[in-house]
Amino acid sequence: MTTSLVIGKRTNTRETILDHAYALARRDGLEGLSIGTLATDVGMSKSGVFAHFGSREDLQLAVLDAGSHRFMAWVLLPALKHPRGLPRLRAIVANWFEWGREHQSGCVLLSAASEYDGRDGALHDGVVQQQAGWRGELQKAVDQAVQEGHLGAHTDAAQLAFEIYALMLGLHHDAGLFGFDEAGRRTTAAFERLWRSWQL
Amino acid sequence: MTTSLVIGKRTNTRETILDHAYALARRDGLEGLSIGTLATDVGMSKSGVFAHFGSREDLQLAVLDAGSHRFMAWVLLPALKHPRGLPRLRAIVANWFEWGREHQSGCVLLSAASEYDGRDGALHDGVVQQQAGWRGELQKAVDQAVQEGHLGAHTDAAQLAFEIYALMLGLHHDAGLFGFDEAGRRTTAAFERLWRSWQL
DNA sequence: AAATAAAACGAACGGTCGTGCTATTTTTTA
DNA sequence: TAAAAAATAGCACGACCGTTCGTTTTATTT
Repeated sequence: MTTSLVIGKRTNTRETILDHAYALARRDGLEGLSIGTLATDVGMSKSGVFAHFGSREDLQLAVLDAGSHRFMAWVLLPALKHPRGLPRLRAIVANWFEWGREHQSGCVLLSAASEYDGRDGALHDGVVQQQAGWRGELQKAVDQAVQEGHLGAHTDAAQLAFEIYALMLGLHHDAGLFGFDEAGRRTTAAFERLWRSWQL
Repeated sequence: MTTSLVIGKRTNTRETILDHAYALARRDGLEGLSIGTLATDVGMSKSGVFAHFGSREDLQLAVLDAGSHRFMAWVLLPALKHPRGLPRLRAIVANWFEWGREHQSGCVLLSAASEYDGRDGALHDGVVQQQAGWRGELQKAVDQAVQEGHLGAHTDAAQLAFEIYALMLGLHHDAGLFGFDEAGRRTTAAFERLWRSWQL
C-alpha cells in the first residue's frame, strides 16, 4: 500500500516549515527568525526542523528564496499576460501595489535588504542577487515599453526603474508606519505624475 | 580638589556609551544591539552599562533619540541658514543626500523604521513619532516654498514631501546594495526631474 | 511481514541574552 | 581628610540560542 506521493515526505514537510518560517520572518525579519520559535510554530521538535536545513543560515537562505518566488509569482507572472510595453509595466506596478497592501505588516525581501546591506556573507550575496534580478526584470519591462513606442525613445530605463522602485519603497515605508490608505493614495498620485512625465 | 565638570560624570559616560551604541546600531540595527557587546566595545562591565539605562528597551529608545538629534543637527539645522522657500528645501535635500553618503553602511532611523513598523510597543511609538516629526518638518519646508512663490500655489505639500522621502529611500536602498555612486547619480537625476515638474 | 531507510524526537552542549543583587571602587560633599 | 553618595564591577539567575548526537518512531522497500 505505497501511497508514495511523488513529492516525497521530506519535500512536503520542508515546504510546510518554509511556510511558517516565511510568516514568522515577515514580522521579525530573517535575523529575528529562530529555530526554536519556528519549531513550536510548526509543531515539531527543534532538531527535527533543523535537520531539514543543516544550519540557520541555510534556513534563512531558503526563506529568502521562498520570498523571492512568491514575489515573482504575485507580481511578475500575472503581468506577463498583458501585452508588452506600458500595459505590462503598469500591470507590474499594480500587482506590486497589491503585494504591498498584502505585506504592509512586513515584507521579507525588503527587511532583508536593510538587514544585510551593510555586512557580508551568503545572505548579503543572496539579497543583492535577488534585488539585482528584480531590478533587471523591471528595467526589461521599461525597455520593452520604449521599444513599443509607449515611452520616449530617449528614456533611461535604469533611471525609470529606480524611480519606480523608490516609490514602492515609499509605499511600504508609509504604509507600515502611517497606514496603507494614505500611503496608497500618495503612491498612486506619484505614479500618475511619473507616467505623465516620462510619456512626453 | 573638585574638578566637578558641570555636566557631571554620569551624563558624561552616558554620552560615551550612547556614542558606541549608536555606532553598533548602525551596523546591526536597534534590535541587534546587545548590552554585552556594547559593554565590551565601550570598555565597561555589562552591569555598569546597564545601570545607565535600566532596561534594554530604554537603551534602544535613547539610541533612537540620539539618532534623531544627530539627523536633525546634520540635515535640518544647517539648512535653516538658507532663506526660506526652495533654497532651504534644496539645502535640506542636499544635506540629507550627504547624510546618506555618510550612513550608507546603515542608518539607525531607517532600519528602526523597518524593524518596528509591524509590531507595537514603546519603540514602535518612538519610531512613528520620530518619522512623523521629520515628515512634518519636510512638509513645512515645502509649504514655505509655496508661500514664497517658488512652487505652484496648487502644490500638495504632503504629496511632495512623500515623493522627496521616497527618493531618499531609493538612495539608501541602492547605495547599501549596489554602491553609493550610481545610487547618488540616479537620485540626483530624479530630483532634477522632480523640481522641474513641481515648479511649473 | 521483515528488513531497510528516512524522518523526527529528546536531551544535552557551550554560549549569550537581559536582568537582579551585593560588593567595591570612585567621585563628590562636608 | 572623613563621611556620604554615586558609579562601576562581579557574580549568578533563568531563558533562549544554534548545534550535535543517539534513540525512537515512521515510512519505504523487499
